[in-house]
Amino acid sequence: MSQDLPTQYDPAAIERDIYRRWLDAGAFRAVPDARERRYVIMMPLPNVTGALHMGHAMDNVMQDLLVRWHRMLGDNTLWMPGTDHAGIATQAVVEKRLFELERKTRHDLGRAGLVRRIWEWKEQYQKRIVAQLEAMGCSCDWNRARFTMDRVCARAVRWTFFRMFKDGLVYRGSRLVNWDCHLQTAVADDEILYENVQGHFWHLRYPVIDPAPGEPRFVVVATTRPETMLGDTAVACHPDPAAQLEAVIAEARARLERAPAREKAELAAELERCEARRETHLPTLRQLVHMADQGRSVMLPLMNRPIPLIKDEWAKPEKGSGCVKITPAHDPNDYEVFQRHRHRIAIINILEPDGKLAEGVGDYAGMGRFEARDRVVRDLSALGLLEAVEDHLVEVGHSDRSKTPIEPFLSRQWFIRMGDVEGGIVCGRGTPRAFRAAGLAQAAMDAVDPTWRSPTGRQLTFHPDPVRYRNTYLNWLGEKRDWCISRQLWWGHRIPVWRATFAGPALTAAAAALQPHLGREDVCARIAAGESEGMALAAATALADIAAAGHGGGPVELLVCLRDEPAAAALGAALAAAGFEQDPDVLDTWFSSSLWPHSTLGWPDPATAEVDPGQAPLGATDAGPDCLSYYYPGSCLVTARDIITLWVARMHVMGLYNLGDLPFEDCFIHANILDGKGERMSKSKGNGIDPVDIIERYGADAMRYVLCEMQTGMQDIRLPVQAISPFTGDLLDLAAIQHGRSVFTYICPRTGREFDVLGTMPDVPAAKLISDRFDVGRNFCNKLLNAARFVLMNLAAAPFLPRTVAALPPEDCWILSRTARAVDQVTGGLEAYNPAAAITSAREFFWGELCDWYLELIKPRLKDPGEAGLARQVLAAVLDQVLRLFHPFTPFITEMLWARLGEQAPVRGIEAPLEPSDLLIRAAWPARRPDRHDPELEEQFGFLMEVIRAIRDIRSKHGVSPKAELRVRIRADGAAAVALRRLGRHVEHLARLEGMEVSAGAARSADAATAVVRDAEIFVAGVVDVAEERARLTKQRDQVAGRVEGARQKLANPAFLERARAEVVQKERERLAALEAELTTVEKHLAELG
RNA sequence: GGGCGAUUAGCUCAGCUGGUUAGAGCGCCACACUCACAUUGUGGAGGUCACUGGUUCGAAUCCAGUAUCGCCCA
Repeated sequence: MSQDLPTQYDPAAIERDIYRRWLDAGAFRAVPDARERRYVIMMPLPNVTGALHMGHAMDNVMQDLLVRWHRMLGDNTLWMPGTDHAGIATQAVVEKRLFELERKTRHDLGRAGLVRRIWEWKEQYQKRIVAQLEAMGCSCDWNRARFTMDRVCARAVRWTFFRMFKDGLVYRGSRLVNWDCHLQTAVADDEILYENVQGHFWHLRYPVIDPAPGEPRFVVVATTRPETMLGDTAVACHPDPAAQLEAVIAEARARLERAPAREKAELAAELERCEARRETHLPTLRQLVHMADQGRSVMLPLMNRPIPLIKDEWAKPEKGSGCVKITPAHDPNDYEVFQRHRHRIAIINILEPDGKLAEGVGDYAGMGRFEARDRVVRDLSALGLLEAVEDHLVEVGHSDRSKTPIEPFLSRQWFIRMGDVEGGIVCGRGTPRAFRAAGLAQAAMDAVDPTWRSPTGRQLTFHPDPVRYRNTYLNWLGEKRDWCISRQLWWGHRIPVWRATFAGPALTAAAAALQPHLGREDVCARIAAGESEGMALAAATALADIAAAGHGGGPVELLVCLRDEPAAAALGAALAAAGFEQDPDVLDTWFSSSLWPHSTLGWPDPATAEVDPGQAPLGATDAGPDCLSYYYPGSCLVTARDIITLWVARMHVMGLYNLGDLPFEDCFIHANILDGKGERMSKSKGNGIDPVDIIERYGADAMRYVLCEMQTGMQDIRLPVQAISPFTGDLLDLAAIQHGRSVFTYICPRTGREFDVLGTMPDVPAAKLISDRFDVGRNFCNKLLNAARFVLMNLAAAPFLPRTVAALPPEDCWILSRTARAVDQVTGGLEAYNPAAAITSAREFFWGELCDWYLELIKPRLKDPGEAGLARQVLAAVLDQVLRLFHPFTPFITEMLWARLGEQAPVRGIEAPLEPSDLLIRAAWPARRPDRHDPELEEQFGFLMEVIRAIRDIRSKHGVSPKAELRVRIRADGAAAVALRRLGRHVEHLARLEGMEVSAGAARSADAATAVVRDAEIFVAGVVDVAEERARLTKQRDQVAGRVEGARQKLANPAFLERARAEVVQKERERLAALEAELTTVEKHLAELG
């Protein structure tokens, strides 16, 4: 019975059991069946680098919210969980630990050894992540959990790579990449953090070769990285320096004119400087253009290598000397210059992968890059070729992983061709949905075009702001930049290509060895085309192709891609014997995660997907179709906006390419969680909260409640962070207390002792981080518990009898009307991807209407044996709806109360019994009931509440005890009188009245305070404090008078009467009339007070 | 440098296509524990809607500019 419900909610006591109950019932499991309506969410796979923080909690709570809601709607619902191997991030973490704890590098362990260590790490963190998700109540189908490197996903990766290789969409080419010299790998653009570093601008002199009389003897170039001069292959000047300079001057003038006063001085100086260059620099630049036209060269110092003077618009006549050195292998801009002039200038790589200088740069070979920098400067200085050194703030890219400076580095990498391809590409080859697209990026761009539909009629929409995020998505894809997919790592999917370079007889022998396999469908061989020509890999489908490629006698590179493990097993050894080696690189993590929406479902063939022991099969069963055809395409992706380009776009590329359809139709972008200072929360910054710490203190439902309430639109959310002092247990606001020895330690103010928020310092006690914002959620749960407790205490055995709503007492009709509206609002909020609106409506209904009013209204009935039965029936039905409405938001407590309600009132409803369910998680979502809306009754209750509040206000203002019973007369006629006569007993009860008299002619007694509510006058007898009463009425008079004045002014404005819409004017007139009447009444009462 | 966004009560945030008195929760003040709930209830105080212009009969809302902050891209 309910008496054993405590008055304080203790989440820890029930959460584990409830979760267990859901698992035992198989409530999270998704199995394809005959249902047409299905709902599929693929979890944005957390990576195994570390534990989850509040940002992940938000992401997963949003998903669980949608999933639980759709499950209740009756959809066949799949929420696919899993984790990401996160290539570079994980390897970096494990390597770092290896070095810290054992002083070993990856080379000490070897490839297999390191990979084994990373697997151990992965197992450990995956367990922790799963435990975190379970604690939050996530109802994902654990029986289908995947990992990006498991066998099911690995097969999809290989098949995709193979297909792209065969379609000519992957290539291997030389490109300038962002090189991490420490980890010795290329890193993606978004793995770089830019930092301003105090550096220098060195001005170098390059001697002109054979200067004619009157020509400059030196060309001066400036650089922040002088060591790169060793790889210079040209010096550029602008092709038309005069015109360019004038253009810059014109723009500077325009800027100066519209600049605010305090910036004018600076801009004027800048303009003056540019203008002066007409005299100081332009003549020389003109000469240099002429010299470039003649094909003249300068001598690169230290290397003594002549390099050409070229014309290119990259040179800025308004800056420095107006000339720029060109180092194509070590600067992205210079690389572009090289591509424009590749027939004239060379490209020289001066770095080794570890950042040391390469052979071929003379004495500098083998030096570290920074050591070489010093030496180059010293040597140039000794030669008198260093013209000047300036201090300069330089923006240096640092690797997000190793925190070391990134070098632009020329290396051979694998790429996916994102741009349009001549003849187009085939998406969804081999499926009924196959279609042609211009190229991979274009296919994904089409997906958000409002006029485009996939072959099954789908398109991608972002929520809650479709336009803003569509633009983000399009801007990124629109560049159609080729995607560098190789990483020089050991942890990841190794590129399934065996390659070797042969010439002459060796080529013939290799070709002969390959010959028997060339016709196989799981083998694809290609011949690398000339490097400088770009990156195409020519098809090698027959011996003759290879022979033709080797015809010139030069070396030929052969590449053989093997589609899957059986092919590798059959052929790997043969290839090795023939001199081939497997490419050592692994694929970018995003390659495998972009396949996630279909790789997890068993693509390319669910029937043969090798799931882990005990997992649900992916192939077709007697009960239903295979998972891939049933659950793909999915429904919704839930993520934060920084993932749109990284992942959403790539998932569309891959989904369209492999399957000819979108991975999902809706993309719900939720807010990021920031700390109290507005900084993005992350564990490594020391401001990250572990959701499990919140759950321990407040409960999972409280956390979920607050997260849902915070998710409003697109606004990022500030969550002020407090530490629990390990010494006193006090809550300490991190923004307000002092740091200790490091930024991760703080001083406890009461004890003066230091604690640590990362939990990594062995000698300093660790503090848990929490946020008192979650009080709100805990309070809510407690209120829900107590409201249910009250209901259950009064339910006895609640009988069910079929009733007509019209025959119920007004308060019952009212709460049923409000319930129907709450169902509409909550459902609407969820449909609009606005969880805050949904949960706020639910709360306002539950707390503000059900608890504050309805439960109070029916207390007398519950004590009356004659009336109790009906009241109990309505109460049970309303609580039933409340629990259903809150379940997706706060699943644990609602499930617990559902069981209690079921014990006492197994059959619930008004006209007919509601659909029963043993578990709330499987109960039906409340149906919309427009037939129960009763606007007139709601209006009457609104008036009733105002009257009661007015009486309570008088009580409070006059210091009348809440216990004292009052005598009240109300002067009212018309609608107000009708409402008061209908609902009078409630006024008496809730305002604690001894008696209430309603009439059109009711008179004020001498000792009465008065209140005016709309057109009713309320006289509360027995209140004699004239001064208090005058103050109260004066305040009301001033308020109403202000409003009257505003309305009068508005209506006195001829323009308003003329131009505003007629109904707006009419409404304003009515409003003024009502306000004037109210004002008159209030003034009359004031006058009566004397 | 380019693009996107934000700025509303002490704090955290709502406020749809311009139109009653700009709302909520927390915090604050007063009162109230024989009442399902003090993790509660009742009442209250608190805002020139960042700033400057403009459009409009009417602007928190639309437009332009300024300031501050954030994100993405280069």
